[in-house]
Amino acid sequence: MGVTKRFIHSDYINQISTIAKVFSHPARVAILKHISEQEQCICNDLVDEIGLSQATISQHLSVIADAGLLKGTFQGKAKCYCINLETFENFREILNSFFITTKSNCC
Amino acid sequence: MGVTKRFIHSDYINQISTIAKVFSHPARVAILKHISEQEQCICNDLVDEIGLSQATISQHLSVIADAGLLKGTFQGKAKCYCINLETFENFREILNSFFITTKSNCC
DNA sequence: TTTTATAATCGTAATATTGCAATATTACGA
DNA sequence: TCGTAATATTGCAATATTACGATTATAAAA
Repeated sequence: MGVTKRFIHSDYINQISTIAKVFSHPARVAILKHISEQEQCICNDLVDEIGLSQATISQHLSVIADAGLLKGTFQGKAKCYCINLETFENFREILNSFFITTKSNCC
Repeated sequence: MGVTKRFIHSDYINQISTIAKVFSHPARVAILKHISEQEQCICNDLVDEIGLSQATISQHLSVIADAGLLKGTFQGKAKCYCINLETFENFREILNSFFITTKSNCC
């Protein structure tokens, strides 16, 4: 057990949960918020700002990146992580439409 | 380790992640979708419809309910779970405003 | 080339989550 | 009250997630 049974659900249902999962950890929300507020951002900034180890921040960043939410421009030693606004906006619309189409018919 | 360090984040950040967590499992998304499509809904319907055991469905339901997303009208043995639209709409607005206020300044 | 700074990866420990069988509880009807 | 149907809870096994120290990889600077 302990394995989420994704195969019993539709692609749409799985997509919603996959998107939500990215935002289900406060560190990842904080990382996105911080990146969005900076002109540019390297991982070390995040370590100081958020208060988790470099390894942990890096792990969370890769989760966010794997979801397609980051564009990384390598600038020498440092790295400029930027939010992929196309994907981000896409996620917003998908979640928002899920909320809007979910109504209550009883009570 | 293994414990999410919530205390290092702001209430706002934690709120976003807490809301997202409810939707981060496909079974919970499926439950909400199914409830929204029915005139009324008892747990047994969900077991047949979703394909998880009664115990598992009941657990997911309590996660959704704990978040404030359900209004349960007990009708004798059976139970009519309904979506709490006030909370649901509130969650939609909170998430949507998070997305809207998160911009990209570089790249 | 060596050093230095930065970020990714590895390995591991701890906790959380998922799922289900078994059992308990609840509420109704006979 | 007894039996039954519906849902909740408990206990447990398996897997996932979180976090971090240590190590590695990479690229600029000395």
